[in-house]
Amino acid sequence: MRTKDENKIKNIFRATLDLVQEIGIAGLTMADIAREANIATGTIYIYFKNKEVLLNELYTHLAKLPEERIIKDINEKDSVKTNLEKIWRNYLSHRVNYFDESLFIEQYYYSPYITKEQRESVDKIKSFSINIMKRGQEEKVIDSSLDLEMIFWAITGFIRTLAYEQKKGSYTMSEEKIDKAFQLNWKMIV
Amino acid sequence: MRTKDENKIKNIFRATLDLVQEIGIAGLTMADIAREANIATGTIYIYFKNKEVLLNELYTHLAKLPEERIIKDINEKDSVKTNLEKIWRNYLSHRVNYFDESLFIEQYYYSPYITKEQRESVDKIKSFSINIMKRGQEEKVIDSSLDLEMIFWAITGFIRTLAYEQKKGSYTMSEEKIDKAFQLNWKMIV
Amino acid sequence: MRTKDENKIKNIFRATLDLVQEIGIAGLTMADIAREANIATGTIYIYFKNKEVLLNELYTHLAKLPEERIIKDINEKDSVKTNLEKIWRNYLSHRVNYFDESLFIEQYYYSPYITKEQRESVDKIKSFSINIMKRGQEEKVIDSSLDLEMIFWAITGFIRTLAYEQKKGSYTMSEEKIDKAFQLNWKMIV
Amino acid sequence: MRTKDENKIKNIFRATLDLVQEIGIAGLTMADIAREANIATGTIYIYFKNKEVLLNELYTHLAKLPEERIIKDINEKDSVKTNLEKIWRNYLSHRVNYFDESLFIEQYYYSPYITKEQRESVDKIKSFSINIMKRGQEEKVIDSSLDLEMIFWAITGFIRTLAYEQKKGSYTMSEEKIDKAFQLNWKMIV
DNA sequence: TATGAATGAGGGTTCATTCAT
DNA sequence: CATGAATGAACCCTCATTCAT
Repeated sequence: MRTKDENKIKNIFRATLDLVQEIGIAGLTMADIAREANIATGTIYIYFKNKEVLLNELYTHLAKLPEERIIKDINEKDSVKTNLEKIWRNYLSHRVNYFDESLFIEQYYYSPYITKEQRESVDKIKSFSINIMKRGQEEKVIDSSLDLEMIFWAITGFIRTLAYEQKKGSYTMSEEKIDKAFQLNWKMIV
Repeated sequence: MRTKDENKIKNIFRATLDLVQEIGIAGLTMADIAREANIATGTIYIYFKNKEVLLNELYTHLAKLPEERIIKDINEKDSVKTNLEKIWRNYLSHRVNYFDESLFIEQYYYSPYITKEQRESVDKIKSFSINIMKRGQEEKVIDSSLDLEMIFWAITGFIRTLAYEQKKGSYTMSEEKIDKAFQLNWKMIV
Repeated sequence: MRTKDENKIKNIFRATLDLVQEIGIAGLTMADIAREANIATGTIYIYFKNKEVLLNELYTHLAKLPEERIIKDINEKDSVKTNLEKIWRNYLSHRVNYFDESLFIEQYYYSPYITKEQRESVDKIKSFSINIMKRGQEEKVIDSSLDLEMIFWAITGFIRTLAYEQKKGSYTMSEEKIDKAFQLNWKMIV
Repeated sequence: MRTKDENKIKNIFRATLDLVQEIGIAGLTMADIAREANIATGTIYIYFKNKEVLLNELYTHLAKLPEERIIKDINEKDSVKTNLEKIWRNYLSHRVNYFDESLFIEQYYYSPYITKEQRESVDKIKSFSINIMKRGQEEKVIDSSLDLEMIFWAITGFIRTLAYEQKKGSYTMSEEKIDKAFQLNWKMIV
């Protein structure tokens, strides 16, 4: 007997992400996914009850990943600026390197597939980042009059856009520019 | 009757936007649009050759609108800061008040319906805004070492996110907060 | 606009009955039904939500018909024997002339499509027939020691089998044989 | 191992009969049969070339059984009435105790699986029964004017219906009622 | 022009059958 | 021989589009 291959799930997820980037959730067909994953259509249904469940599970799977990638290599003993820059760069890397994932999540959010529970999930990255900035306010390195939630949107909105424009080809990044971009955000909050 | 026709087209466009916000482009059907617009399915085909053309034309139509709304009431004689704040507030208003339009445009961009030409269209708002900031650099009110394109993404990314989070219900704006938000961006560039 | 044609429902029902007789409920496909009814597959779905509903409604429709056909032309003033013979012959005619309907009903009863309610429906023909025989018992023309429910099954079981064997071609009926057959049942109960 | 194989085939047959009673031939899947028989789907294909062959062989197998059961314990030297009653009761037992088999045979007869040969098979029970009744006519205990084939249908139709209604739960049998039922048929033919 | 019933291609899904283990 | 994952043809059903009214 052939053993159930858990790699197939990864494979199906990868195929789905690739296709959503090309044609969007609107154009997605199970046959396409199967072809892209080099398996038969029916095989998908061994691993996922139906299309909706496949997309649900991909969403749930993807929702967990950014957390791991962004809150990575953070050392509590480092300075607030060091920590924030780390998070900043991690977030940018995540948005650039896993652009297809972000795209899927955004498309999924306004699709008929999303469930009520998924719409209400909260963001742990946000609270983590805000806590670091709070420490910065206590240590008087960050302006204590700032609305940190607003700052969080300012920073992530900026990063998202940078990643998006770079992906579109309308803006090209470099190590120097990345540095400049972070300094811009830092200047904004000190 | 010319007027009647134009109303019907607007009606179809409005119905389409409403539905995309609810169920996404992926879930959109011609029958749904017709029902939402209170007309028969066949009637849509009197005004649009097919679904693709309907979405294409809606996109093209929507792409023109932000320009008018954002570069509005700008007086060249006013100060750079005044002009920038005007644009800033216009852009926020646009993203908040016409959220459904923005959503459609974003979904459409990664859908099977977009045409090659539409993907390559340029943004006049961007060059207009950058020109004002350039004047600011000449007048020494804006830091001349800044990459203005980057600044543009920082600002628009921020505004987009603010509008998005407010629409999602996860962040609530007020006149005071709007003011603070603009000051934040201004602080970043002086 | 084409008007919704209620004849189409009859047409679809007829096509379904024809096919069930040929290949059984097991072999039935919506495409087959459409072809047999000379319409497009999709058209069936204008009149019936899905295959299950189509079969449900056909069953419910058919369940009503025998009643009308069998309890027909019965005059209360006629003798018990006359009435019973009338019913007897009506039932035989029904089973022979509408063999496809009976077949469908029997196949449907043991199919995955039947609903709980349909399984529990009662038979008005039975009570009607038994009442006539009860009158016969009161009038002393029918043996009053008989279990009339049992008699009902004896008679209908016989008729069903006659119709079935004739349809199969293994037994040929004639007016004379029909007469003999009824006399057989009458002899049994006097 | 011969024994093991035979058990598996019986097991598959039993599973099939059980399922047909529940959901009909229409709802029958190979996976269901395998699950009900506690074996793997693939295993069925070791014993049967395909689904059609499985059902064919089950039908052929079942077609042989009633004969053995019904023409059982018949002693040629016994009286015609004794023999007929024996057959009568055997047939009823068979229809009641092996209801699932009868049901399968009836469903199979109008299914896409039946072969031409199977449709044309003849019934040995019929000729056997008629021969006994013929002897009855010669011995003047059975009315010699009767069409014995018709009598055969009258009797078997009755018995089938009794078994069917009892199985459905709409009629309950007892030893007394069985006795009465046979007397009814006997009265009909003397 | 406006309607919505009718169409049928194409998508989602099932399931008989195969095959690697 | 036994298993059940993998396959893909064929089914049910949807929906963009057409067309009779």
